[in-house]
Amino acid sequence: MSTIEQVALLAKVSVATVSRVVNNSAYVSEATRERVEQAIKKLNYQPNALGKLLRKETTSMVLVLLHSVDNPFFATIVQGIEKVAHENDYNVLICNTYGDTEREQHYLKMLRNHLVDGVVFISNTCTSEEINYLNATFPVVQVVEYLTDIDAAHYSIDFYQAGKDLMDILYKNGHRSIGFVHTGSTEIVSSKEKFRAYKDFLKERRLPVITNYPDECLFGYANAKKIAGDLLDKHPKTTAFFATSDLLACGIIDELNFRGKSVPKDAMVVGFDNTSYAYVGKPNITSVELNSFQLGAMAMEYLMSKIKNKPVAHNNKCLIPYQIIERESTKKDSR
Amino acid sequence: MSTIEQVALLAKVSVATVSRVVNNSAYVSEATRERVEQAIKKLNYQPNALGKLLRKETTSMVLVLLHSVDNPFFATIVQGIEKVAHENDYNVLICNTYGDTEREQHYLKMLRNHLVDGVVFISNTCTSEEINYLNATFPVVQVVEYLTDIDAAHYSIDFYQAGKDLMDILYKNGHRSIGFVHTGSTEIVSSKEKFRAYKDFLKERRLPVITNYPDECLFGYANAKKIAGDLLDKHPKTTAFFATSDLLACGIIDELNFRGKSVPKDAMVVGFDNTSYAYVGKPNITSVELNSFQLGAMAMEYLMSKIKNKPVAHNNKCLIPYQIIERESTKKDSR
DNA sequence: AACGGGAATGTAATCGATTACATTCTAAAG
DNA sequence: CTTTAGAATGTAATCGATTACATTCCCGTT
Repeated sequence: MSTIEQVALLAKVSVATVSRVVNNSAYVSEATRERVEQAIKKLNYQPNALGKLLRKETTSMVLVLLHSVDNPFFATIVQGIEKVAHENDYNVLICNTYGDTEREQHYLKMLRNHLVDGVVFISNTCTSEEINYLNATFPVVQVVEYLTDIDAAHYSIDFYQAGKDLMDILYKNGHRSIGFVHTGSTEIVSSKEKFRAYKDFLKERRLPVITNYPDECLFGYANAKKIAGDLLDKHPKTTAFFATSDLLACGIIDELNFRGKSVPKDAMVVGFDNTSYAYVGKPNITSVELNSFQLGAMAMEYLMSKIKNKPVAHNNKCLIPYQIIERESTKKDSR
Repeated sequence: MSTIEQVALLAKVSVATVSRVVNNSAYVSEATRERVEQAIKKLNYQPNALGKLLRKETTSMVLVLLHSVDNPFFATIVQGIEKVAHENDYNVLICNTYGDTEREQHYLKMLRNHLVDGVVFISNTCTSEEINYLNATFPVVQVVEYLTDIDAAHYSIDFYQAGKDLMDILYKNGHRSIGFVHTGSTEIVSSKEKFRAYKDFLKERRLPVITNYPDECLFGYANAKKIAGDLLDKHPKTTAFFATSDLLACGIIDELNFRGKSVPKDAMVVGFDNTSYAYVGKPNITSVELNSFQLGAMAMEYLMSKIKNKPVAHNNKCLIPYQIIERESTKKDSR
């Protein structure tokens, strides 16, 4: 690769002039500009960003850290982030952490080493201390999942209330034996709050808790199926399930069908996140729309303010409204 | 943020010594090391990666460019890429291009500007010229989607043969009116090859072509539903559908059910990519497993060889075996 | 005592850009 | 014919690290 010096040499000008041509930053005569551009083309010169970034203090890049892109739910959040980022001429780099602290630290090094201007945590694995500490030095924001009792900003929804709303739907449809199925980390706020809502709702009505939570930390569809099976073995009268995601709800429905039970006639199921699984699954699944595009956009707006040292437009600990989307899986008269 | 110089000043040593302590690269007495480490802690010093990278010629980072992370199919490829990358202490940055050339160019700048050591294209929008040109200067590889007749390496499967295999399943089940449903770009090789297989298969048997391809470029489930409806309106006798992805297959089944037709009894449907949609959809969908984890891993192995200037282990234009996964959507005796 | 070698540390060049400041040149104004 | 403003270009410092090379110091050998 050629450098600015080689271009300068070929064009018989100083490096300063080449820089001026490249950045269009000051007076350059037409003739010289021509000559420099020729040289650039001839040498196929591409400015080394590192040299530039070392002088400038910003990189026009932000990092998005999430568990894994295999969850389409994250894609919508990312789109919201990207919308605002692109409006500000920022690039978005997405990294999978797989809930692995070490891996996350690896990527956070990019922040600490000034390779990116800020970080959006969609699901973080750091300690409160760590994130407080990062937040004190760098632009940082949490979206959807967040740690409470820390200084860092977050944008999310009231998972507790949404959980209660879902329980209410099942309850009003006459269900009294309601299972709770969860796979994945129990450390995250969404999971904790959903479970708390589930337990509180049952406690208020003196109904039994039927769940695997928080004993196991497994992932995905097949495990949801298995867990639903286990719960049904232990509590055969269970007629409704609260799944913490739409994909899990699909797994539960599969297991119910396998046991000759039809949804919603014999049992009802609710999911969460309103992903494509909610309408791909048959029957369609009642779910919660988080408005994740908006959440991503708001979080990025906050981050941009932080990066540009401008006052922040909205409250930096913000829970926005959600919507319950009722579908076939909780409709009495359906089918 | 503090710099190496400030640390040196506080520890009363030269910057060279600080660098030696940080990198553990040469003799440093215990006492000095202690002092420097104290200073580092006190100032909360974090080395600026830019300074370092400017000297070194590598960044230990690669870029993965894909259409959008909303397709869970890509997640598996990325996992394969990450496995090999992490083995080599490389970080993986994922970027959405949304099929937008301008956006892609934005990210490719990172390659040209030496901010990353290489690029994996999962779906590229550049011209053959452009990619040839990049390939001549930088480590570059294509996986799953690729441009033919260029120098750049690719790792994929034989979409044409897989398409014929799927058609064969539908044909052997007695279907003679087979529709082809596609949404998204018709420019990509997978889409072209699947369609070519479809047409050739029908031509060989003098059967009618029933498709929207390549008139419309729409995306996703809802459009698949609509297109299936249109095709059924025009060709009511259509009894089988070749969908270019599992999600589309789900949409088609939805439309068929809506019209009172049951799958596989009244009509059969096949999908592609063997994503979670294939088993979340009811009935489960016959699909093609690309072994995308392996494809990702192989592509990354190639890229690492290129980056490290080592001989490449396997052929750099490689189509690996795929598997047809037959499920309920093409089983005659099912249900 | 003189010497040699390795440990410990420092000095300064270097990576590839940007940019403040200096300098030269040109043309219009007085 | 000077003066002068501003256009055009160059010189060199700078960003924050790494590292080749130089230097100093200490200790064991001869």
